[in-house]
Formats: sequence, structure tokens, C-alpha cells
Amino acid sequence: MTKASTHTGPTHKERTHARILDEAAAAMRLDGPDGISVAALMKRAGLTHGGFYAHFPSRDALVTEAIERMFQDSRRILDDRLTQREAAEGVAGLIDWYLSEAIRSAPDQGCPLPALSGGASRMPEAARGRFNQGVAYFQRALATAFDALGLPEPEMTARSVLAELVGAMALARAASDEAAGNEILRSSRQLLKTRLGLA
Amino acid sequence: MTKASTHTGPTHKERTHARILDEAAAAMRLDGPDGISVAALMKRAGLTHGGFYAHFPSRDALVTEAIERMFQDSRRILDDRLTQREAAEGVAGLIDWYLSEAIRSAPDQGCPLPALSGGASRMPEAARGRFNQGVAYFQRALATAFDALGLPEPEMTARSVLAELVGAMALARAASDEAAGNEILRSSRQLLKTRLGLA
DNA sequence: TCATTTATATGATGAACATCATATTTTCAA
DNA sequence: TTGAAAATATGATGTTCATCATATAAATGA
Repeated sequence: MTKASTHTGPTHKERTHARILDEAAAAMRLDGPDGISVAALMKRAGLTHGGFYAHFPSRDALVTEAIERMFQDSRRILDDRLTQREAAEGVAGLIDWYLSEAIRSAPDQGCPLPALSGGASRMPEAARGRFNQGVAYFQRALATAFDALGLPEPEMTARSVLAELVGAMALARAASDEAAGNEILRSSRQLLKTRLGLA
Repeated sequence: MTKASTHTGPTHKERTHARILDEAAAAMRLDGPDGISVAALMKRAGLTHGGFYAHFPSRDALVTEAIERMFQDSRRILDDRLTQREAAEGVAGLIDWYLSEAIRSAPDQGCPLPALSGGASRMPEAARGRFNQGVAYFQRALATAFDALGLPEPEMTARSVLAELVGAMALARAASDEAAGNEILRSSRQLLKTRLGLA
């Protein structure tokens, strides 16, 4: 069952691997790196627990790959919004998307930072490295956009804005009262755009 | 060993209870609500695991009490800073303290929000309620101070500022590169004070 | 179709965990 | 000083977990 020499699609095993990763990424966005057991994860992927180690050498390796997968997804969204439009429109749209009520209610979509930032120190070292690369990429992308907007101190502003984005979504998701959570989102959407001159 | 009728200090049991709670609060600020086992917690308190259930009916009850304890500590600091000084000085000092490198390196002190926000949905229901009360208190305290500063939209600003405080500390702690973490703190310290007219 | 490789399933092992029953120690009033 | 009550320790139970050895099933080249 070695992959044929001619260019064919992904192997059955590769598809299964990807499916396990997708489920892990979704579960971890909901419940953090320790949020799902190997057995529960495999069941969600439609498999049994034993086969796991044919795909990943250890649970830590899964966590690391899943973190990377999450940031790949986020990077694609980020790039779409920031590079395929006018800078002002791109940034405003990113803020509205990032802090939308839809994303608030669907933590398994959206950015992994609000769910994972608080627990990065508990992640396997390799996973934490990927996490930091993801944060750095996000900061650079924002700084580039802010520079295009002509804002002063684009790097510093990027760090500050990212902090508010992440904190606002984390706090909004934490609220048991949905209305209170939505107020947090609304406040940050508005004041972020105000301070970036997008209001 | 019933507490004497005359007013004496706290019972031995009460002191032990408080000691367990303090250890739990410190551990949870580091590693979240699931960060420490009953056995490990009791060992840190200088006791053995079995006695735990003489103090708490369940692990969930401990988590709930520990959350409350953490917010009591924070509330005291918050009130000290915001009520015992000029509003401008109090807010600036709060920002500098909250986002200090010392607090970054000592997660078992400082505010529980950065460590716990991401995982509030996994907390026992009662604990989540206390958590939300803590957030609401923080927001109200900030809004009052911003009102005293004459800022427009003090409530909305309070939500936005709290989000940035929490997000900045969470991201700074997540960074494996200490310098990168410190840049995050520095950026938010400066831009928060700028946008509140305290620079 | 058949034989062989690859992918997945079954079942087991040992560790960590929350919880609890019971034993031991400590405390303090009499 | 002593004995009852309170506080803590010991040890056990059942569960969940990551990991792995091995068995079965599925796929593919011949």
C-alpha cells in the first residue's frame, strides 16, 4: 500500500490522520490541550482508541500537530482578510469577524489564542514553540496592516490590539450570561476601531 | 474541640482549611482548575490526601471556594489602588502593577483572570458564577475610576481595558521567549495609559 | 483470485485520580 | 491526668487514562 509513484490524492491513512487532527483541533479549541482523551478523540473520528499510535508517536505529538493545524487555519483567514482588501477595510473586517457573536458561540472555529493562551505553560515544549510562532505571525500581519494605514508605532500597536482581541474573546466566552459577553465583544469592536481611526 | 464561646481566633481546623485553600488558589493560578490533584494539593499543604474530605465535600467545592478566594485577594488589591489615591494615579499604578514583569513571572500572585478566562467553560457551575461576579466587580471598579477621570463611555472603556489587561498578561505568560513577553507587557502598559490620557 | 502489506480493532497493563471507610493521633475540657 | 471529640492519616475501591502488544480486517499488486 505504498503511495503510487504517479501523483494520486492523499492515502487513506493520510486522510484518517487529517481527520483525527481536525477533531483534535476542534476539541482543543473548546477545552484546551487536555480537553480530550485519546479514546474520546478516536471515537469522534469514528475509530477505536488502539489505532491512535499508528498515527502519532504519543499524545504530546498529537497536541503539537493539532496546535500547528489550528494556526494554519487561522493564518489562512488572517491572510485572506488582510491581504485581499484595502488595509482599512481588511482590519475593520478582521475585528468584526474576530469578535463576532458567531465566533463567540463557536469556539471550535475562530482563533485558538483565547482558548489556549492561558494554558500555554502547560503545553508540551514543541507545541508551545508552534504556539509562539503563531502569535508572532499574527503580530507581524497586524503590524504590516497598521503600517499601511499610516498608524504610528505599528509594532507596538499590533501587540496591544492582539492582546485586546484575545482578552475580549476569552472574557466573552467565559461569561455565563450571554448578554454580558456580547457587551464585552461590542465594546472592544467599537473601541478598537476608534483607536485605529476606523470608526 | 468546639470553638470556645468567648471570642478566640480561628480554630485549628479553620486555619488548615484556609491553608488548603491558599495552596489551591496558588496552584490554580498557575495551572488552571484542573492543574492540581487532591493528593498533590494536600501534600503541598503539609497534609495527607485522605483528610481532604473533612474540609471540602468534593473537589468541585474546593475549586469553587478557591476561585472565590482568588477574587477576594484581587479585589483587595484593586480597591487599594483605585480608592486610596487620585483616580489618575490609581489607574496608572494599577496598569503598571497588573502588567508588570514581576507579576508575569509570578502567576501565583496577581490576577486570576489571565490564567482562568480561557477555561471558564470547563469550571464547575458554581465556580463559574463566582468567576463572573469577579469579572463584573473588576469592570465596575474600572468604570467608576474612568468616570472620575472624566472619560467618555466609562463602562464601555472599562470592558475594553479589562480585555486588554487580561489578554496582554495571558499572551506575555504564554511566550517562551521572555523578551517577547516583556514587549507585549510594555506595549499594553504604554498604549493603555495613552488612550486613557495618562501618558 | 491470492498473498502480502497496511490500517484498524481488541484487549491488557500500569499509573494517576477522586472518593470514602476506618484507624490513629491530637486537642482540650473536666 | 484522662477520656471524649475533633482532626488527620492510612489504606482501599473503582474509574479514567496513555500506552502498547497482538489480532483482525481491508486494500493492493501479482
